[in-house]
Parts: sequence; C-alpha cells; structure tokens
Amino acid sequence: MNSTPHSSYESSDPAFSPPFKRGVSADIFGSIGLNAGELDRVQKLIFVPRSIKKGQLLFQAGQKFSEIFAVRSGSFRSGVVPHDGDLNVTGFQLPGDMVGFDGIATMRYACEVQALEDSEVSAMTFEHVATLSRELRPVQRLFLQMMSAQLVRDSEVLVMLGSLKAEERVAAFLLKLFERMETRGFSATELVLPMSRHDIASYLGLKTETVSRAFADLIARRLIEAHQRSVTVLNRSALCAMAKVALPQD
Amino acid sequence: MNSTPHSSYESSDPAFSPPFKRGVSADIFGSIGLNAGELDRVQKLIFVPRSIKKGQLLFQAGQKFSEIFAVRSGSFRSGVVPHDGDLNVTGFQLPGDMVGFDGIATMRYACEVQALEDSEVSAMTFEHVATLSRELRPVQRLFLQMMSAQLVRDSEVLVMLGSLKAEERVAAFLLKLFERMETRGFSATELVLPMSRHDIASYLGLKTETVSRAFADLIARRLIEAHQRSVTVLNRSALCAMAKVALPQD
DNA sequence: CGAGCTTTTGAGCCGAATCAATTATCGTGG
DNA sequence: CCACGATAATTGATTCGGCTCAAAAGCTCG
Repeated sequence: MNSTPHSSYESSDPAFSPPFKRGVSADIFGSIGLNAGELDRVQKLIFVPRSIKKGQLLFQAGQKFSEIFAVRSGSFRSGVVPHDGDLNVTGFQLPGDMVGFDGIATMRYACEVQALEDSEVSAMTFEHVATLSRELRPVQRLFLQMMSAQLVRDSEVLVMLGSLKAEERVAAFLLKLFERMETRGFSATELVLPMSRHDIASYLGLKTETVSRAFADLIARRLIEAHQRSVTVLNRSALCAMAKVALPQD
Repeated sequence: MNSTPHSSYESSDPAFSPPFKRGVSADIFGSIGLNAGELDRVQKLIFVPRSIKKGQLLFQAGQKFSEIFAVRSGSFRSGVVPHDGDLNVTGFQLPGDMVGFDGIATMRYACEVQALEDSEVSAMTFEHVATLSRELRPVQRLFLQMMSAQLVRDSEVLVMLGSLKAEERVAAFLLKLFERMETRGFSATELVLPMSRHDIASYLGLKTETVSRAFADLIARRLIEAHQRSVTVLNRSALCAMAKVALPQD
C-alpha cells in the first residue's frame, strides 16, 4: 500500500526535502508572523486532521458549507456533474492547497472534491477561520491570499483554454504541475501523475484520446518521457515555448 | 452622447427600477446589517468615486496592487495580454460587480480591466477594506462572499468551455448575461450588449466569425432576435436547453 | 489468472478556424 | 450635414484539428 507509485508525494527521501513533512497546515501558518501563543491558538481552534481514502468525497456539490480544507498529503480532484453528463474536472489539489472557498458565497459547496489517492487533510470550520481572520491580521492575509491565488489560477486556465491547441494545453498543464511540485520542494524533473488521462482531458476541455495522442507527440519530439503515469521532462524550454509561457527563472 | 445605446444601464426609466441608481457601493453595504455610525465610517473610509472614460484602463497587469473597485455604472472587460498575442478576455463586469481581488495574492494585478463605455466606479484601498473586514463582521462577510462568488463564476465558465460547442457557449453566455442584468433590476428580455462580437469570442474561446454565425443560427431558430448589439430573448427555455442549464425559476 | 479498467492507436467525419470578400456602423472632418 | 475612412459584423468557401467510432494492448486488483 505504501509503496504504490502515488505515494511519491509522501516520500521520505531527504533529497526531496519536502517542506510539508509534518503536516501542511502547520507549515502554512508557521511562517506568517504569529507568536507561539497565537500559533497554539490557531492550532487548537481550527486544525482537525482527517484521513480520506482514495475515491472518497471530501464534499459534494450542493452540500451545506461549513468547512475549509487544507491538503496535507495525497491529492484531490474538484469538479461538477452537470445534470445529464459526467464529471467535469475543474482543478487538482496538491499538498498545501486549500479547497472549499467556493462554498462561502451561497453557504453550499459549488463543486465536489474527491481524493485521487489515500490522503490527509486538515479540516477547519469556516466560522473559526473567519473569527481568527478578524483577530489575527496574518491569518486574514493568508486566507485572502489563498483565495486570490485561486482566482489567478482560474483565470490562467481560462486563457489557456481559450487560446491554446490540444498539444499546447497538455504542455502547459504538465509545466504547471511540475512547477507546483517544485514549489512543494520536489526536484521535479520526474513525477508520477495522480490523475488519469481522462481527468486531464476533462480538465483541459479535450477527449481522452486527444490527450493520449498529445503525450505521444510530446514523447516523439523528445520533450518528455512518459510511461503510464510517470512523466519526465526532457526539454523544459521547448515545453514553455509550446505552452506560450515565459521560462520561469530558477 | 447620452442617448447612445450603451447608456441603457443608466436608464432612468422607473419601469427598470434599478437598485443602484444612487451608487452601487452604498447599496452593497446598505443591507448587510451595519448601523448608521458604522455605515458612515465605511463610506468615509473606503468610498472614492471615480469616473472612467470608455477605453480607459482601470489598472494593468503587473501594476502594483492597492485598490479594489466596485462598478457603479457602465461596464468593464477584464483580460490578459500574452507576450505574443492580443487580449484574452477573462470576464465582464457590470454594476455591482467588484474587480481587483486578483491582486491580493502577489500584490500586483494579474489582469487588466478596461471600460467598455463611460463608467463610474468606487475605489477603495485594500488596506482600508482589510481593516474594516477585521472590525466589522458584515463587511468581512461581504468581501469573502464577493471573492467566493467570483470563484464559482470562474469554475462555471471553465466547465462551459470544456463541455459546450460554439453555439451552446453563446447561448449560455447570453443567458448568464441576462440573468445578471435581471439581478440588477432590469426586466431583461431585451438589452444592448456593451461588448463586441470579438470580445465575446475571446471570452468564449472562439473566433469572431464563429460567434457571428452562432448569433445567426440562434436568430434563424427564433430563440433570439438581434440587430447589432441589441439582443432580445424570444425563447428562454430553449436557450437553457441548448446551454444545458436548468431553467431558473422566477 | 481473468475481469474490468485505462491507455494507446487507427480511420473517417464534423465543427470551428482560416482565408477572403462584402456590408453595416461609427466617428471624424470637410 | 454629409462624405469618408476605419472599425465591426456578416457571409461564403475551404482547410485542418480534434471528436467519434472502433479495436487492441497494458495495468490493476480481486
């Protein structure tokens, strides 16, 4: 169980030096300028760890909103199910990401969030978060930043869907995913995708077959290597060119 | 000048009973449970009215972030300009909408926002908003709700782009626009679009010609009437079916 | 080891982009 | 006020990318 490819996010290899080893949430709040007493208060009030098995829903669309979640380990997929069709994937959540903000507006979650592998989250009631946000400026700032960052990511995806072709979207998707993994402390020339081709296709507004072909083309051009869900980036700058983004300066 | 079609949003026809006649922002805060003293404080601290001429930018991508804006009258278009290409439209803002939340994450605006017609906004510095949010719970709730609603709208668009064909996207776009106008107090079987076909196309991930053809088809099927930018909905339920959304119950 | 899923690969078709040309509208200056 | 150029919108013909349908091969897990 612990040796499945997907457990790579929880790797204990020190070369990866994961910053979230002891629980993402603690780290989220660890460096935003709270003193020991405040930090203790935050932890007591709002951290409720929870284990989520692969395939299990964190919440469903329409369900009454009460909690925000921070991903500690594993990964999740958010999406909505239209009245006729099947799931439309709207995003993927990795350790350090937060989900549930969509529920604030109407006090009901607008999407569903499902674990792609056995995962752990910190659950925090919105009321506690709101209270702490009023009392501790760094906490307020953190949550506003998390929501704002989500807005920016969404609009980036929007632009991507509007302006890139199939293969370019896949390139952009991979780049973004690797970038996010790097932010989380992985060296990230190679990783194991937690999501299926079908999930990727849905997220990118494509069909499974098209995504598969895009992977095949990227491999043929020697921009990546990929066997199943394991992917290695061979030529990042070419991928950036294809995705029409500036090469991030390391 | 005052009789251009675009001035319809500022119509003084009492039949439209626009709720924002005396300034959107005052109304935004008018009914969220503040007493007179608090309301006065809010107004003094954060309301800075500003007139924006057609074509003028409210802010640019990369510009230092300091203000949030509420649209009082007129309309705006948000978008980003990729390094090579031209503007990608990411949204349209109508009276009552707020823009600028994308700047919180990095303290720089992530997009640009341009007036589609002569418009008025209320500018409020983020610092004041943050302070008031800490001190007045209704203010905190309002801003969190505005940001959350934006997240929900974005993910709806994402799903739409991923799952609908060209004509269906145009149907969904028109329905959403009319719905938003109704929320703002317009009877909304007919209205004048503030944006061009090109803007709509960019927003929907299509080309101008395709949008034009979609309009032609919708007209041929008698679902709408449209001459230039003026549009009338003839068969809302058929439009909803085409856009694959449930008919909103009135 | 076999059932069911995921992924890959192929052939043909359809929808939207592209290229191109015309018409309509807006803004401007004569 | 009208004529003009510029921009926006429409319409047609053609091309091409991604979808559809179909089938086979690879994994995963009981």
